[in-house]
Amino acid sequence: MGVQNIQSRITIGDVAEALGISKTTVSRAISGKGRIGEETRNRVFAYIEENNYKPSTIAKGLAQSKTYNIGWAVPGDALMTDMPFFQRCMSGVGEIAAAHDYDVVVSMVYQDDISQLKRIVNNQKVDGVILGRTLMSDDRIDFLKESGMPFVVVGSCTDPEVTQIDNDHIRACKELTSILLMKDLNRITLIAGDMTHVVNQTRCQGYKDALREYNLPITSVSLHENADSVEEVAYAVEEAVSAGIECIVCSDDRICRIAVDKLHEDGIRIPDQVKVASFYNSAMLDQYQPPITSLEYDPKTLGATACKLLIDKIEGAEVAPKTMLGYQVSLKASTQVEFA
Amino acid sequence: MGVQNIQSRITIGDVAEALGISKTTVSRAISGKGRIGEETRNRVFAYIEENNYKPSTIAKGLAQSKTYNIGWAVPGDALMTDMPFFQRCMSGVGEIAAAHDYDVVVSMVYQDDISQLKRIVNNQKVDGVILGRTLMSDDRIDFLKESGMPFVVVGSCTDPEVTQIDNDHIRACKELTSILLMKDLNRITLIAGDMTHVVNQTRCQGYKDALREYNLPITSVSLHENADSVEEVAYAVEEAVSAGIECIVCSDDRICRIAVDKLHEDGIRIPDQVKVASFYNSAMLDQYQPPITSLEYDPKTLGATACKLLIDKIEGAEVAPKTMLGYQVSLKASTQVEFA
DNA sequence: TTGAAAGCGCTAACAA
DNA sequence: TTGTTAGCGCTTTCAA
Repeated sequence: MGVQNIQSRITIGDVAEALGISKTTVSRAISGKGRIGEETRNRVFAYIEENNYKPSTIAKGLAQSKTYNIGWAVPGDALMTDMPFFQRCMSGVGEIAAAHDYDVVVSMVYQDDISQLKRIVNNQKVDGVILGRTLMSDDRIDFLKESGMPFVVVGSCTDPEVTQIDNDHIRACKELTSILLMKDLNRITLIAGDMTHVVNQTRCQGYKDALREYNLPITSVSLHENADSVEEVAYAVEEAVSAGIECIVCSDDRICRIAVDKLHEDGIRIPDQVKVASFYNSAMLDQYQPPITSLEYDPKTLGATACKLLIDKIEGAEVAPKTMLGYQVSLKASTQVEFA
Repeated sequence: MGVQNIQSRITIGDVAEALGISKTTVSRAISGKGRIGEETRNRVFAYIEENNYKPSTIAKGLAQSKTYNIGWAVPGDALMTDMPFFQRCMSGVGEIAAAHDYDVVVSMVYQDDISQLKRIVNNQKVDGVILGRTLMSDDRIDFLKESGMPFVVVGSCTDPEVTQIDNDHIRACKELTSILLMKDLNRITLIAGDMTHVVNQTRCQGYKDALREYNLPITSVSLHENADSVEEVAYAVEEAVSAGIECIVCSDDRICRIAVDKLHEDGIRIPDQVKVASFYNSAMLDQYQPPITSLEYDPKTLGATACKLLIDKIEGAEVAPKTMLGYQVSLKASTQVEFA
């Protein structure tokens, strides 16, 4: 009993021989495909259980031209900046994958170096790929389309042929912005990150939509794009403050954290002097005082959904081109408006 | 030319036939094993290049009983708290793995649920496993030993049979502590995290060694173990301050960040009123003012080394039971002592 | 309901 | 230096 030592693996042939039946029958019993007698099946199961037989995924793979692996291609830098998100997302992926007997092969993609992704695709190490964080112009998507490898993206992209799973950022951001505008916080600004990331595009879109509905102009004051570095964010904050902005919205919590730190540093009180909100909250902001108004998503469900859809695709099913997941608006003290 | 579509794969047989030679010869040309004529090899390479032939890793795997995958078993929660470390470590693993034609299958281990690890081992999805962060009593190690699967651990453990790759925490922590004591910071305290983690044990050990050398007693004031939550760390800081401690040392930067935040909150100035140092610095503390004295390790090299050793082991080589990597002491403003 | 046999694409003796 | 021949452990027709 217990753990089977790696060297002494029992094969389907051994099982067949021991039971005096054919390999085919054993195979059928295990896979559940094809008819098989109740009693035979039970005998097989009993023996397998007893002798701790584990099918060889490699052999099965060769016979079916499958690896039972899925690739998870994350941008290497995202793991540094956007950690909690990808981590939770991946945990959703792993859970669903395991439930369907797949494993997850990671491949980090650095900038535009997609050699690791090419490796796992060309070497047929995976049956499909999940792409994390889409770019406006994404080499990975082009490569995967050309390769014929099934894939889905976590995030959005403009290509309608690509299976996408995303939270509804446009609606979410529009809603949060509208709420702020409803509070009469018209002197508002958005500090957004790298605009080559689709997610920042969509977040800005939602923000702009809300402003437009309130007939507010989009100016260089109300929207600060590509604020990537600490310095740029700090500068944007400074500018906003001196322009008499009432509310600073950040496209993600990394930016928000920098902004809040900067405000603290400059002795500007939240929300008394300036309100602050974020379009995405991981756990990064949890310990901040005051608590920050933000949008909340569920990265784990996102990953799980992406994985499920990919597996469906791998197994030949038709899947919806675009799956939208929800969000939550979480209003906190950072945007509290005092009554005059 | 360009990318080969996934469905229409060329096999070694096709190459052989097209070239009028045997599969064996093609195999030899590709693998580089066995003698082969210069000219034949060139012809094979040319054809392969031209027709974009990619060997099937699955078939190769079956023939050699190998997967060319290595497992990377990280504690799921570590990814949340200790992100930058594992991320960089993994990036080292991935790089070396790719260089040796292996890929990385991740399996998250939650608490003592090692089912994901069991999956990849039992289903033979990997040829070996790298374990991240060892525990004092680690189910994963027991399981892997019993399974016969080659593995190495990133970190230390007491079992001499286990291949370990670690930074020399004991020496590092002893050295940093000694430097602090040399500065006459005798009223010192260490706030350490979860003591079921071997790394915290070793860090404490180094700290204690230094204190012992200076004939300083280890008391409940000089050492605070298992400070896991924000509350516990904050409490430890409070206690230290009211006990008139001059220097707070933290076992890692997560704890350090909480400690520094707490000190800020209470209006206690660093380093004027209290010095602060950390036994590990990821990038978490980089934006803090003042800069924090800390130990610095190189997680990427750690991961790369672990991966190289594992591959050596997989390929049958003898490897050193324990590989120690270096560290750097980085003295910053947070422990600056004013001259009276 | 079960089995025989071929085959997935590659490697590795053993021969030539 | 090259080729022949068996496998690796499983799936999958096709027959029985």
